[in-house]
Amino acid sequence: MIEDAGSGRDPGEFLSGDVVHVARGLLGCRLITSFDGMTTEVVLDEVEAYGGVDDPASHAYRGRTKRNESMFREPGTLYVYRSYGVHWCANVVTGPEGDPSAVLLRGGVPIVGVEAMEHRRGRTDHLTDGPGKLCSALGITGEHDGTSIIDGPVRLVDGALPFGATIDVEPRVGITKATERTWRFVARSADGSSLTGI
DNA sequence: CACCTGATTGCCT
DNA sequence: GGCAATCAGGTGA
Repeated sequence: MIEDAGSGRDPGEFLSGDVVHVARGLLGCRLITSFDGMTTEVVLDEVEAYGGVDDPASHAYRGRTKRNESMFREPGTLYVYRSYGVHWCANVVTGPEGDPSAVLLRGGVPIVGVEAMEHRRGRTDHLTDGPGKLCSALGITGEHDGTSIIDGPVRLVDGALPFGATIDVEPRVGITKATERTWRFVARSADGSSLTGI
């Protein structure tokens, strides 16, 4: 499956609307953190869409709770939760406000602050290829839950996949409900070329 | 209040 | 490929 990711969009604009559409658009965008004296940045290459009350696999399916509170906020809000009691996972809320939907950020390609990521991860391989690893490498934790990805400590910057890149569409992983929904999107470069365009 | 399960990862065999 | 780690939300008594 081949399609463009678009670019030059207004954050408030491309983060709103159908969560599946937003999820696709997030591929190629850059996720940046700058704190603790370290700046780290990745190009997103794997995401999953999660709906609200109509999506059994979504945290928002059973209504508003203390944990999923930020999922009910405005588009562009960061929703961070603890997974398996051990890891942190980050989502970008796509709203609209009061109508929860979010995109789980599952993986990226490191482009800035690789040394910092290696330090935080305690290893030099598999730095950001998984939702928990991505948060670990970028230093994202529960304290960032509810912050804005437009002007908060964790920022999303619009970007596009390089020409010729493809988007694989697959079922979401690690869930047991609504597994038939192919709401997982993975960006792949044309032929071994860089996904970052760098 | 006790029990179960999970949008995962990393280490062990 | 198997499995432990580790804890909060959700469920049911």
